[in-house]
Amino acid sequence: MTIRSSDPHMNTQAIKVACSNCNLRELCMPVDLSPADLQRIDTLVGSRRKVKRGESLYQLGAEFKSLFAIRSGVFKTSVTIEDGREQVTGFQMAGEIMGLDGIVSDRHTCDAVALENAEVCVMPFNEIEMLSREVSALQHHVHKIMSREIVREHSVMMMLGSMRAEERLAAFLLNLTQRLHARGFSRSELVLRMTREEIGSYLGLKIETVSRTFSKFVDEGILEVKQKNLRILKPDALQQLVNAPACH
Amino acid sequence: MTIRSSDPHMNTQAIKVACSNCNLRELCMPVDLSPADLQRIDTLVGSRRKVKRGESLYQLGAEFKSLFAIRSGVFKTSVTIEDGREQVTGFQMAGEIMGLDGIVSDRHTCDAVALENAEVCVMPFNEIEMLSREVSALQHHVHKIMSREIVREHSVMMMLGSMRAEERLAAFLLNLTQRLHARGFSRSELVLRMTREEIGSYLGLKIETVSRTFSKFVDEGILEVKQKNLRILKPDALQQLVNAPACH
DNA sequence: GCTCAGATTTGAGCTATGTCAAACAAATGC
DNA sequence: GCATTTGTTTGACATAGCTCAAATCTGAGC
Repeated sequence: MTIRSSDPHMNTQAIKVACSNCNLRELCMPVDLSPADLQRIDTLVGSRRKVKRGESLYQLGAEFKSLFAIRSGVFKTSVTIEDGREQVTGFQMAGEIMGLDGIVSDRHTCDAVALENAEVCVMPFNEIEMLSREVSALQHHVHKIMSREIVREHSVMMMLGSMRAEERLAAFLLNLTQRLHARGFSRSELVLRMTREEIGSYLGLKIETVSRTFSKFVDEGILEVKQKNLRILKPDALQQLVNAPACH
Repeated sequence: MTIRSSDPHMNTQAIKVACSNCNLRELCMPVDLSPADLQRIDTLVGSRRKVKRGESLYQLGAEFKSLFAIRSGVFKTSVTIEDGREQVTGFQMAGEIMGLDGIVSDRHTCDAVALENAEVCVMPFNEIEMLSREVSALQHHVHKIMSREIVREHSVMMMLGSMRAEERLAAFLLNLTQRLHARGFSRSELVLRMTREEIGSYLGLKIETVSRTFSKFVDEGILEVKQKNLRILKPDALQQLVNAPACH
């Protein structure tokens, strides 16, 4: 299926769009589909959209029409209050689904910004709903994706509410490497796509605390840090930090 | 439809169960249903279940089979880590839906405990999925409920990550009164069903800080506190605390 | 290569919140 | 009614993380 966007300014592309031959399929789509169902699901992705580093995929208040599956690139999502305080609610990478926040009110309730040049598959939500009335594997998949997001947010609450700075950063790094590893990257080396400030916002810490905690990990030989390039020397030490609390 | 539980030990009851004449319907079910669809939705609630104060509706690791709609009573949900630290992730009241965390892995990933004697409608999830393939209003409603939970959790993250103790408690009290008001209760008087410790866990604060912050609000004439009974004297002052940050 | 803006690190001191301890109050069981 | 347990408040003190400030580093543009 080849689709040409009617509006080139929308940053969509004429490309062969097909989940059936997408190497990220097992990340964002149900796995055991019949060939027939798989073909139907191919029709979900109407177009792709490129988002440049620093640009928004969607913003608070924008009309909600579609979910987005990340093809490439990393995003952050964040909510803001009147006085300008921003809370980063998550970092999303290839294969993950964005936009779920918009379903409840037909408007997006947070901002989604690309941290590097990125590309997403645009999946009109009314078509998702239509098709998932017929393909129960898709229906259940949508439910699972939303449930997974709820569960993920529980663990963020745990981090924010009950962990100390070191534990939060350790949990953050372990989560990142685990997700990167699932995408075929190294378990021990990674490149941060977000700034220290964004990490801090996500973890409920100030940038100076994030920086100091990185330095502490380096001093302890847990981490090598060169700018945004990290090498994890002692993953077990990080794991221990998350499991065991401070010695009281 | 009258249903008799096959197993009396499950704490279910023989009762006339019908959403169509439930006064909480507009809270937990889609609103503009045709009479025919409404009748089909009546079949979703297979039984009701009473949960005594302090008892669990479900626990971490338990098999996920059903969602629960709260008929009466207040629950807390919480997640725990190895060393025993508990993070309360929310307080749920009449008309709200519980159990969404279990969909992704067919196991519950948090604990749900009744804070007072409570009753829930048990809705087998496979029946929800089956019926929402046929009733698109139900389908969309399920999506909205999950999206709403995701958005709610965003605001908890904002509280935990970016607000100070007073702001968190103010936001918590405003949220409670708003939800209680939507259920026909006073906007200014409420009875807390949770302990100070549970409030603290939810807000990422220690019990002493919660207590002191209550005392501060009382000193400032914002609140009257008599045990778990609260009267909000200056709702605007609370609102201002949440909107405007400390002048730090 | 040089300049400039943005990002990061580090130090010094401060403060909001945590910790520990004790008194008190309310609920529960006998 | 009394004893016991559980929950709450308050005080004194400690500290993790914040604030402010300055130095340093990095990458983009020229």
